[in-house]
Amino acid sequence: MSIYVGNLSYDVTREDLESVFNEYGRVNRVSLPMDREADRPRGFAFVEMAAKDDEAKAIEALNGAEWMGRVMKVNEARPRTAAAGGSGGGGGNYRRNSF
DNA sequence: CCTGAGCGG
Repeated sequence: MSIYVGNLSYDVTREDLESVFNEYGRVNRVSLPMDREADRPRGFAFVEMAAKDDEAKAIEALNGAEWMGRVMKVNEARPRTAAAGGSGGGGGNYRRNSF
């Protein structure tokens, strides 16, 4: 289970995310992908926590919260491995929460 | 490669 964190500031690091998400539970891993062409952060990250219950709390608490001067969007992340024979379909629209 | 899309190796 992983969490998608979007609309982040380019100044944020995985240490910052780890620190913030650690307040809601133990952070398993923090991933901060960057643009392959520009070698710069895309403004989103992925956080994996030990307990999915804590992930839900973190999502509820941090989604739509203002952080680093940006309103970050936290949501349940898609499975990165969407290859054939994997999750089997499920390529639906994960975008929820219209606020 | 210096920026604003939302989902990575």
